[in-house]
Amino acid sequence: MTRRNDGTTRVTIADVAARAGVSLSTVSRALNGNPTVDPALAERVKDAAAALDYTASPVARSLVLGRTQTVAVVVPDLGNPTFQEVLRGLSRAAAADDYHVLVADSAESVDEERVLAGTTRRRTDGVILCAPRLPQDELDRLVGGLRPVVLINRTAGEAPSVRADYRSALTAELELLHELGHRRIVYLAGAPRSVANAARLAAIAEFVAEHPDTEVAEIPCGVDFESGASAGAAVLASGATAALAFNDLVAMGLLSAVQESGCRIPADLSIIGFDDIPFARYTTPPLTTAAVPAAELGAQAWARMRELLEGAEPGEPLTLLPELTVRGSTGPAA
Amino acid sequence: MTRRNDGTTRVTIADVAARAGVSLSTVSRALNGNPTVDPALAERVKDAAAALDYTASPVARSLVLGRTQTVAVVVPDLGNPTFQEVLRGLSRAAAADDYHVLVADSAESVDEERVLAGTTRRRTDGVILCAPRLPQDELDRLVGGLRPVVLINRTAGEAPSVRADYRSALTAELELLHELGHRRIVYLAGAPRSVANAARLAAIAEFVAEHPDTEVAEIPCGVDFESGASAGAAVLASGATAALAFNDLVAMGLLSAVQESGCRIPADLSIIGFDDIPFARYTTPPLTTAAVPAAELGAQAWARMRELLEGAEPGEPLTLLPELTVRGSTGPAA
DNA sequence: CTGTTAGCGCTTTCAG
DNA sequence: CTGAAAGCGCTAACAG
Repeated sequence: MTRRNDGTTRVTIADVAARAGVSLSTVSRALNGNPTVDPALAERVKDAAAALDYTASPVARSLVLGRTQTVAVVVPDLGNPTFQEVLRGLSRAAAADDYHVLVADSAESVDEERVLAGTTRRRTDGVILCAPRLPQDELDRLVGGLRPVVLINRTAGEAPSVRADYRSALTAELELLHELGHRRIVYLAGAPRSVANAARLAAIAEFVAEHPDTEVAEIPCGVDFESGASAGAAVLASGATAALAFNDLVAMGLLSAVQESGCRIPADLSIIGFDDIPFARYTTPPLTTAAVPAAELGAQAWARMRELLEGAEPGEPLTLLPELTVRGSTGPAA
Repeated sequence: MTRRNDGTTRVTIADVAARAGVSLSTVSRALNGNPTVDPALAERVKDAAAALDYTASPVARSLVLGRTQTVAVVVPDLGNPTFQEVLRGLSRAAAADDYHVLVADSAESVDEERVLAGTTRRRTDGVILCAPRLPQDELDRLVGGLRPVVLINRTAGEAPSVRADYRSALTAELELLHELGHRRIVYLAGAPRSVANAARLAAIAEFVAEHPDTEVAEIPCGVDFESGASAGAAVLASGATAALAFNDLVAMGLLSAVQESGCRIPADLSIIGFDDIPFARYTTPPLTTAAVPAAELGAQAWARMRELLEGAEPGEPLTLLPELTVRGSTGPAA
């Protein structure tokens, strides 16, 4: 074992070389499976390494090889079920390819999204960016300096992106409500400046244009339980027969709040969510929603990143269509 | 910009030195705030660095400094709300101290727990280990080679640990049920060999010994929704007036299943969970549970790790007491 | 106060 | 097929 000046003692490639009676380069070659080394010698080296419980320092390798075998994932909120699923799918897919994942939570802050993307990129081989708040022009600028980068639910420049088609999915939800006879609908809006909210508003605008008999009123809300619960009174006062929530969290908050006021779901009010988070099927009644394949989104994001890492051309943006999942929280209009 | 043989072009400390007309060491010193450098010179260096948009390579620094400014977190399942919260609390706490977090999901596998702990440790400065499945003797052995390491919900050797007192919390839950008049209770058990399940069984055994009038039957179950839902029939058939679920997921699955069978909660059956995951308060009726401060657990785990990193002595194991949170899913026995 | 030099631990030409 | 030597980008003695 090599003793170092700080007193620490660590097994290095030199120790293996000494024990096997070969040079450093031979150890390196043998351990990396380089076929130019004599099989018998290679065996001897591997034995020595095993005996010393040696593994090459990832940091030293990273420096010389120029790659860290690690990718960064920047998400807006680790507390949000959707990003948790994305992270989970991504993490498992990357692990299957022997890559590690550095996570960073930007705490819903635009500044953090920008800064973290840069700082995490420097210590990894690429960054998978989930930055819903960052203005488009900033994103465009940022992406250039970050390559390789994969975007989730956004597009910018040449960067590969994987996204869920929020707009089409929302249209499907609106059509479901319309078929059920709902003509007065309220939409509980998310963060005003977010891309996700814009997509939903676009779908609504289009739908209303095509269905003049239907009115969709917007209620400013938020993205979490509390926001949904707080909007309960406004929803009941609106006289609408159906409420379309920005996401499942909002829908569940609303569900909980209006039921406490004696409102029956779906008899008095239909509620529809978005995302199909794991809990959506366990509410009472179970929540109708659009199933965003978040884990799959994460896995696909990794697949894209791996392509980039292997030097492939950035593929076409991948779009997954959330699947309308009808459960008990929606029914015919009163 | 330094051109390298692979065609890449990257700004190095040499470029900054050249532009500022000083040596590499001066750049290093100036940029690291070393006070032995002339203020005017330091300014010049910083300007040069800014002009070139230079930041020192974290990998190179890691190699020479012997620290990566990164810690690893190994969790059994990124899909489990409790670990998600732990990760979130940890991630934010570490970020506040300018540390990065490498996550690894062991996919509930003992082998993975063991392997990941080692591989992630090598590329970080320490590991925070959440390994509920690993047998104690293996954990003891592992921890020695991993230092610095912080354990979550386990103890081993000298390693600092932060844990929730599952046992006391479960006792509190049992007492609540007893006060409500419940004498026939079923316990939906978690993974048989897990530490968490053992703690609950210990609390139950103790409680039963002290309350001979009360019977607590164990039903093998699991740790997720589906398990809880599947156990519904068995719970109803047991004739118990209250069900104690291994965790909130199980409780929610059960809640959902028995309600579909027409069972009224809490009139016909009281249900009590464990963890107080974010959704627990939004079920119908809201779930009585013990609030495990998971995010706080994560933050405290980081605090311990930071102490170790700063060379402090490992402190006493920290134990947080989950708080009994009474909501609508419990009521007087029928 | 600043520059020169020697590594951190490893991989990879380049010679033999 | 193997070894010596250079160097990844940076910091930290060690001299001046």
